[in-house]
Amino acid sequence: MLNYKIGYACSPISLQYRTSRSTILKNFTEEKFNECVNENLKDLKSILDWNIKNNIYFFRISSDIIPFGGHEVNNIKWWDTFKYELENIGNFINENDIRVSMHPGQYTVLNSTKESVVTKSILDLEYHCRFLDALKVDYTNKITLHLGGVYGDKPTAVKRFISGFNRLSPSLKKRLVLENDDKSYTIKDVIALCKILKIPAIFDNLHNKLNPCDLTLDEILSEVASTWTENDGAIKMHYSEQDANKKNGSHSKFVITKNFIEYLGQIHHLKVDIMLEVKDKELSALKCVNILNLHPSPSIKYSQWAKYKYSVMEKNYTNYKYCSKIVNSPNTMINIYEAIDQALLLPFSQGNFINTAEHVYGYVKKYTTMKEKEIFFNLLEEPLLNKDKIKLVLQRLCKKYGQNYINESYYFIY
DNA sequence: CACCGTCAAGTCGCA
DNA sequence: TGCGACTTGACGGTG
Repeated sequence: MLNYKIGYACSPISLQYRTSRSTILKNFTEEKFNECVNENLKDLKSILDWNIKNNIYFFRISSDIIPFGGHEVNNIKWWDTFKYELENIGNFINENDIRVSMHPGQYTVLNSTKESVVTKSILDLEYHCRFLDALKVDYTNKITLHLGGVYGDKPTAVKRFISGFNRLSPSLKKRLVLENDDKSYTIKDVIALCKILKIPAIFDNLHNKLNPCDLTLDEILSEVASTWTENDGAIKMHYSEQDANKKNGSHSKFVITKNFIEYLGQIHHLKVDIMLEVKDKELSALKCVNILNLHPSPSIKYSQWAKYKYSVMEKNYTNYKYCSKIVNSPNTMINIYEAIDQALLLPFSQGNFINTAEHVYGYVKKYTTMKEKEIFFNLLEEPLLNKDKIKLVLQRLCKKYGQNYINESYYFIY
């Protein structure tokens, strides 16, 4: 089971680190820019640090790490200014066998019919490449891109992509990988083009569900695998699930254990690194790492349950009691996560919400002022209407009065 | 300090 | 032809 590195994208939700400090274009100055980059890089290092302490060895670096990195207003040689910091981070990545990636957004379109768009897209792609090059990380560290638009004529659009690709630097050509998208280009389209360009294909399971092709999953997997060479490193895939309450394509809040295990069963014969695309970022990454760990230390069960317990209690007290029981019996981490998932997916329950809010309030009760108490209990009169506000108030109180057991739990996240 | 409009950017569907 | 949706967090101006 050590086949897999599990990763998440860009912005952890439970850590105070941010790598996307920026300005609006009209306020762009060298001084402000350097300040942002300096802080962003510091936080990137802190994130990677946290990741390896939690057995997470795969991470997508945000395109925002360098503000206006590929923009024409930016003529600052940041790779010189921050040479030391960048190499320091790169060393850390290399020494710890971390894999990183980057993923330019929907506005980077290499196959546009407009030359100005293509030019800007190349600048943006070269920026991403320059960043990874500046870290001095090898060519297993990739830049993921979608094919772009169709413009009513897919074959011609694909040909334009090839022309665009031929204009890229040698280093970028070695880093670029193509991913199927949810609307236009299926994994079959991507594989066909990847074979022509001799670059790897990234398979995204949710995009494939929304934008399917006539290949079976086994055919897809073997074709995708064939696009990855020794120099590219392990196959990379994107894993996400549909948020059942939102419209097609919306990523779920968290990885559902049962679904993830089913997915693992389908790809078990391949060596794959999995980039999770879910809202709860590093928390699901940690969850998947624990799911894959056949010999977890016993303390993991307790520490994970401690984080989730109030979120479970808030949904259903019976589920809470059940989880508490199985944590203390010879159940696996997977059994526990499945029980937690089941609870988290339940709808809002007024009685359970109030009980849990009062339970958590108990932690700060003896410190709160009269006014704080009044605000809390007033809001609690209308739980459904005020649920977000109530938790915000509790979060502030727990922070103010140093209730770290609650602060470090996921109660304010799920 | 809370709130909210706007943001650098491209395609596509629809009126 | 032009506009909203898509999707995203955060900047920065307002009250």
